[in-house]
Amino acid sequence: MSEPRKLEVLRAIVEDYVHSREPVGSKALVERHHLGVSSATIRNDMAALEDEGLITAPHTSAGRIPTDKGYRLFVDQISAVKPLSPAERKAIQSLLEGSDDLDDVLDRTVRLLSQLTNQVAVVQYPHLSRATIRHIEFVLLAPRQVLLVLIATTGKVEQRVIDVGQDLGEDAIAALRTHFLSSLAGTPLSRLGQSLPGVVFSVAPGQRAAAQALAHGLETLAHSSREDRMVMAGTANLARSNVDFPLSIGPVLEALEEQVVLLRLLSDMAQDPRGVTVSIGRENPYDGLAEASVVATAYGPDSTAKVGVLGPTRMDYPTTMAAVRAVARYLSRILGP
Amino acid sequence: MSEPRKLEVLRAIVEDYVHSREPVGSKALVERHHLGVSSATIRNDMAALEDEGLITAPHTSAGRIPTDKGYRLFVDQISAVKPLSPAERKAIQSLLEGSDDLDDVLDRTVRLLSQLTNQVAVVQYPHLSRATIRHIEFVLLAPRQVLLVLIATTGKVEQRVIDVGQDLGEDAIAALRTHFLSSLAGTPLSRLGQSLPGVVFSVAPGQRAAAQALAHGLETLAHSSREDRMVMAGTANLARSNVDFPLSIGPVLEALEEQVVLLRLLSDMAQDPRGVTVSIGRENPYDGLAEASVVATAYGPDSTAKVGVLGPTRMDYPTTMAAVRAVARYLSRILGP
DNA sequence: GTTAGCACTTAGGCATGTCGAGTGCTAACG
DNA sequence: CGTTAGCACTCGACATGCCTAAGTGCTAAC
Repeated sequence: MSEPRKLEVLRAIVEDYVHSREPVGSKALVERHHLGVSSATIRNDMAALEDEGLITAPHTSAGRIPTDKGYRLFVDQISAVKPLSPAERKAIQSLLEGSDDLDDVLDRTVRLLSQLTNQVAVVQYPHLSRATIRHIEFVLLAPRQVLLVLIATTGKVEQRVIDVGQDLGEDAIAALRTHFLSSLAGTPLSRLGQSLPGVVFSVAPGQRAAAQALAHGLETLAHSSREDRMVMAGTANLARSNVDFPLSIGPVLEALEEQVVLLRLLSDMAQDPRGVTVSIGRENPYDGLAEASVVATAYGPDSTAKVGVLGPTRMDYPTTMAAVRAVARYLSRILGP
Repeated sequence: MSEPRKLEVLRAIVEDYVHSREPVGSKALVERHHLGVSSATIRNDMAALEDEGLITAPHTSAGRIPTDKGYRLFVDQISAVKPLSPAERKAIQSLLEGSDDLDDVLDRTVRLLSQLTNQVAVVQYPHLSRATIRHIEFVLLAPRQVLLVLIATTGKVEQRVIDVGQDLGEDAIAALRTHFLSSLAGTPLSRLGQSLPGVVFSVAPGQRAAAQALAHGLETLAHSSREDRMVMAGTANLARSNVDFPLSIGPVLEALEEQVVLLRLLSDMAQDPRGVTVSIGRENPYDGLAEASVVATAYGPDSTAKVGVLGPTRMDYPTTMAAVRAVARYLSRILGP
């Protein structure tokens, strides 16, 4: 029994099953792929693969389907990178032209990715760390309520309402605004934390508490910012292939709504800064995604934000990985260095 | 054959069917509801209702289910307003406390509504018309690209990137910013259109074109703003009751992703400024929603934005309508006059 | 190590039969 | 004239039994 052929058999099983959605038997295998041996030999190989836990049989007399472990081996060692079709490249290119708002770019990206892969696409908001402060605005909504607006040089705008803990008048707020702005304009967001204490200290004691609250709010804005937000598209693709989720797509939809789950999942994976990372079936920390796989990668200037695709375990990994990688590169390019 | 009893029979059919999801027959009807007549009489009534197109039989020997027309009559004439439970009122109340960002409020609202109704909830961003301009910021991203930020007194922040059509330096942009800001601060967004031409006219001819582009961008921000955006929650509820969408929830999910469809639908309905409007099954302009109903109403200072719920035709209309109305009132209250 | 052959297992399709729910109709009743 | 009881009829849902096709595992031969 030759080891290379066994891997070839696994590859053939994965490909056929992904294509047909049906358990694949030994006979069909020798017919579709020109392995130079008979079905009996393949049966022996399959028995070995099953012993290793790479494939499994749904019932006694059916073909085999890959297990999570089988997909894992396929993704890690067997699959070849599949180049994108010219049409797909063109679609990605043409998206570059209408570059508008960041929101807009992400929205288009995620729609594109979901169409390319026929699956659910997700993209996380990029971090701001390299940006510097362009403008700060305080807007008094109520005597103690202030709207904080932070504008960065990259074109990102963050906003938040905070309670300053003491009554402030319009004049006081305006003074604070001028003070903060003159002290902080040009500061990189990543250094904001170090600069803020000095700014607060130089405020008149009577407004020190308010300044402290404002500083805290600014820091929250700069750091956590929108990293914890994400955009999603293609949920309808889930339903189209509802054959893939035998029980129901309910748990999957729930996972998608609980964005926290997805965010954690994305953060945990894709630690390899270069490649595309895959999380298969029960490898996912969340039970609702036990029959789903996530293909993701990092993008952006400092490769911290994530973009990815979610679909059934039985997905076309090579194509999906190629699409995710291409879209991530494209995104990194238009977001600039 | 008495007319009032016929309506009573229809009401009973709707209620039972909504409750059990199964076609309801004449015998079960007389048992569950204490109508003072025999099942044979009910059969006669049901035959009449069927002739009028208010109910229909899935097959020869099954009970009847309401048609779209039947639901319509039920909603318009028969159903009584169902008060919310104390627990529900309390849930709505407790949401009022953590009022933060507008984004935050809408997000919470829509989650709450989807939980109250066990269906998909949707809320449109409110208009800004009564707000006045608090601050304007221009940020130079590239020689010709400018990020426009508009901050309104209500705490809303709008942003957009535009192409000014000519190269501008930092100084020029700063001058334009000061000019626009001093001319426009305090202007109601609704009057922005009238004020802008004067502002543009008083700009030096060399920068007139750029000023024109900026003015146009501002007007777009103020007017269209985010009215065309919406927040959604509870899509997982669709899958849970996938019995309700016999074919597949695919078309429904597609409709939800095509937010344009939903926005138009919401705009077309809910013209009655006081009540809750219902669009049932095939009354919906979009085919994918042929088996869905939408319950919506207007909210906000000028009652232009919409909030609503989408679910299967077979939904508990009285309860859903009560929840939508309550949430809309609550939303209007915290968004203030 | 590979192959052919064979007994064995099982899902799925199909025909059949039965049961129960529900209807429509007719005739009788107040 | 509206209401009721009774009855024949229809049809879906379900269970049963049977058969076939697909596929496996094993053994013995090459």
